[in-house]
Amino acid sequence: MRRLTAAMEDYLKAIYKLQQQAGSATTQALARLLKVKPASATNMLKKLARLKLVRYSAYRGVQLTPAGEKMALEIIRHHRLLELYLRQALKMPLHKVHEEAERLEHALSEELEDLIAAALGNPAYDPHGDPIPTKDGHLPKVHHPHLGEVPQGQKFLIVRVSDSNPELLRYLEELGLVPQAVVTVLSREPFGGPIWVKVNDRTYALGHEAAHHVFVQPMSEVRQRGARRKTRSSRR
Amino acid sequence: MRRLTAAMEDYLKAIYKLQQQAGSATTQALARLLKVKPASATNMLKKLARLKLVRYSAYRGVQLTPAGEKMALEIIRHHRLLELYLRQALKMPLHKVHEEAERLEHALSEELEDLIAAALGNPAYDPHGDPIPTKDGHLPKVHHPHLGEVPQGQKFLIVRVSDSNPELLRYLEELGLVPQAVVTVLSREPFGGPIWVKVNDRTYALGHEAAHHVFVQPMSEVRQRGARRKTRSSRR
DNA sequence: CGACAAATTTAGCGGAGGCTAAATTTGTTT
DNA sequence: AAACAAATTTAGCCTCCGCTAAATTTGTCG
Repeated sequence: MRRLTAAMEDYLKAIYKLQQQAGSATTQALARLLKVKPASATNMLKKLARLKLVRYSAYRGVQLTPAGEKMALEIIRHHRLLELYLRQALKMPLHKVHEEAERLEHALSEELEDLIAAALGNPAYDPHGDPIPTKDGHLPKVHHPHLGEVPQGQKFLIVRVSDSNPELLRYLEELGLVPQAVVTVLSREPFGGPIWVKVNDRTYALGHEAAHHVFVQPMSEVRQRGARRKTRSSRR
Repeated sequence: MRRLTAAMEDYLKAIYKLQQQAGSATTQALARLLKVKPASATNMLKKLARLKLVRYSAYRGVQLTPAGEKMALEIIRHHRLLELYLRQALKMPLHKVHEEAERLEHALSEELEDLIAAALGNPAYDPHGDPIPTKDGHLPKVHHPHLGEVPQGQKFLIVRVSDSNPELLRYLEELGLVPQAVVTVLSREPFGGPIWVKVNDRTYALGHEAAHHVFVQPMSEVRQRGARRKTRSSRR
C-alpha cells in the first residue's frame, strides 16, 4: 500500500466530506473547499481514479471507492485524534487546533497514532464533538438537531460545533457555545430574526448561520460520550 | 520571513551538522547525508544562496549565514523537542523517536513548539543527550569524551549517544547504553580489539565504532542536566 | 430543437526538487 | 607543466501539483 501525498490525502478527505452532505462530490465544490481552481481538481481526480481510490466519470463528479473511503477515514482519524490531543494534553486554544492538526495529520505514523489514541483513552469524539473514526474504519453516524430547529425553553447539551468556518468557530467559542456546554433557546424572532439563547447564565442573540452550526442533544437523553467501548470490529 | 520548504529545512540542518564537524560542508558530504545526488545538492545550494541563507562559492563548499544558522537551529530545536516529547510524554521507543521527529519537525508551528517546551519544563537535552537550542538560537557546546578514550575502572555517566546511525542506536539501546546509564570501562583489548564495559551489572565487549558514539562524564562531575534555568538572553 | 450559460475538461506552462549524462574545475602526481 | 582522477557543476529531463486560457459538455430555456 503506497504512501499518498499530502495533496491526495486532502482531496480524499474533502471528497468524503462532500459525499456525506450530498452523496457525491462535484469538481467545483471540491475546488472551492480545497481553495484550488477546478482545473487542478480535475487533474487530481484523474490521478486518484488511476489509483482506484475514487470512481470518476468525466463531467459527473466523483465518489470514493471502498479503498478510498478507508484512506479518507484514516486521515480523518489522524486529524481528530490530533485535535483532541492538542486540546486536552497540550491545552492549545480550541480555535487553533484545526489548523495545526491539518498540517500534522500528514506526518503522523501509525505508531504515533496508536500512542496518541492510547494516551487519550481511545476517545470517541474530538473537541468539536465530531466522532473519531475507529482504527478499523468505522464512523458512527451522528445526527443531532441544531439550535435553529430545537424547541424553546428546554435545556440542551451541545454535542458538536461545526468546524467548517474558523471565524465562526472562534465566535462561538467566545460566547461559550462549545461542546459540553448547556444551552437553552429562549425565543426566536420571526422572519429570520435572531435566536435568543442562554448559556452560562448569559444571554445572546444568535444569527441563523451561527445557530445552524451548533448541534445539541436534549439533556434528558444524555449518556456517556467519553472513551469508546472495546470495539467488536463489526463489519459492514 | 518567508516559510521554507521541508527540503530546504533538511539542507540547512545538514549543513549545520557538517559545519560543526568540519567547519564547512562539501556538496558530496551533503548529498551523502541527505541521500540525494550531488547534482541535486548543488541545485539546492544555489537556491539557498539566493535566499541569503548560505554563503556558497562554486566548487568550494557552503557555510551558513547568520540567518541560515538561525533557521537551522530553529529546526533542530523542533526536532529535539519533539524527540523528547515523544519519548517522555508518549513513551515511544527510543529508537523510533528520531524518524518520527524527522517528519513532524517541518509541520510544527511556533505556537505548538512553545506548548511542547512548556509541557516538558523547558528542557535542555533531548533523549539522546543532545542539547536543545534555546528559542533565541543558542546552543551550548557540549564536549564529552567517548568510551574509547576514557580511563578504565572509573564510573561514568552516559550523557549522550550519537543518533547518526539508527542501527547502532538500537544496538546500544538494547545493551542499556543510553543517556543516564552508568558505565565502567573494564579493559581494552590491544590492536583495535574490543572494549570491555560494564553497565547494569552486565558486561559487554564493544567494538570501537560503537564505543566512539557513546559520550560520558565522570560520575564525580555530575550536576543537574534537567530543565534550563531562565535564559538571560545572552547575545554573541 | 437550438442556443446559451455554467460547469468541466484539455492543453500548456511554472516552480520545487529529484535524476542522469556530459561538461568543467580542482588538486595531485609525475 | 601536463595529465589524470575526483569532485562539482551544467544541461536537460521527470513528477507533482498548482495556474490560465481555450475547448468541450451539460442542462435549461425559449
